[in-house]
Amino acid sequence: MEKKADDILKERQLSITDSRKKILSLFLHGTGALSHNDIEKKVGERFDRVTIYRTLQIFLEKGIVHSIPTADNSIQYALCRNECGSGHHHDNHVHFVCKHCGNTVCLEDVTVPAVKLPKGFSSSQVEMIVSGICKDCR
Amino acid sequence: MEKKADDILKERQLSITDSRKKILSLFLHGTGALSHNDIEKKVGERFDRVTIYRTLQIFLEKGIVHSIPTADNSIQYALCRNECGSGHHHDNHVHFVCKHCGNTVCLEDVTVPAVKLPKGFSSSQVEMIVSGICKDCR
DNA sequence: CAAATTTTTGCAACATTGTTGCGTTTCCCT
DNA sequence: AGGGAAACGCAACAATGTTGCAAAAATTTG
Repeated sequence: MEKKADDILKERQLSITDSRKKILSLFLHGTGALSHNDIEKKVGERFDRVTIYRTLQIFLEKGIVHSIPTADNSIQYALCRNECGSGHHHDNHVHFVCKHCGNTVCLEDVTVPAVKLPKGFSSSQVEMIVSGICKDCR
Repeated sequence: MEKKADDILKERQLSITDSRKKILSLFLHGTGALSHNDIEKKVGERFDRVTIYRTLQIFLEKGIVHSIPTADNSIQYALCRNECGSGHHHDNHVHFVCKHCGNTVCLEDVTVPAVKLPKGFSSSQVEMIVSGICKDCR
């Protein structure tokens, strides 16, 4: 798995640094999405807050992670699947936020249903966030 | 319209104060959603920042407005339609964020399509945010 | 492999956003 | 109009996010 983080970074033409490896491995090992705050709590003593911001920023740009807006104003980040290229995200899957455990997960197999917009509107991206109780909290 | 603001406040059993009337009338007159920042810019000299936070908070609780999470970490607030009762929102319509003008609007006539979740997940709320170009920016 | 160059990091300082406590003002009810 | 409750404004603080710059690390080049 350690090697995998390196590969991903190399693939996206990013310098391989400790912070990037560490943060990326958090995503690779964990199941759900992480907020800046989550990451800071897990690696906060090791890396500067600013570094985490910049790392997430560049991961976003390079298509390594995508962001998920949530109601409580905390942006969540989650790994992209392989289809995501630099700057072009194709994460048209549904996101799920559990009201019990607070975790946010990507439902990779659930695609966002089509929606018909009124005349004059054109869509370039659709985000769907379902909240409720996840399977682990039942 | 001024009277309407008073009526809504009375209906929800809120004291009628200048700040609440003013903020509510912003929503009644405007078309789209407003963020805290938008409101602060429009009435900021008149009312304290804290008052705006508290007013939005109580409008949310009383079902006068609902909140719309957006990708740039700025919560938008928009008027609920009448069906929304205190604490119980029924705003199952699609939200649209225009990438050109930045406005967020409620597409009241577009209901969020149903989505089938994996086993074990149960949903209590679904949020759908479409971004693209709105009809005024075409 | 070591030097040169580029990139990234950490620090400091600052800006913005959101929260809390408390005394004063305003609103509501009779 | 007066008494009690609710809301406001202020101040202070906490959390979150941004920017510039020198030091450190990574990558490239000879």
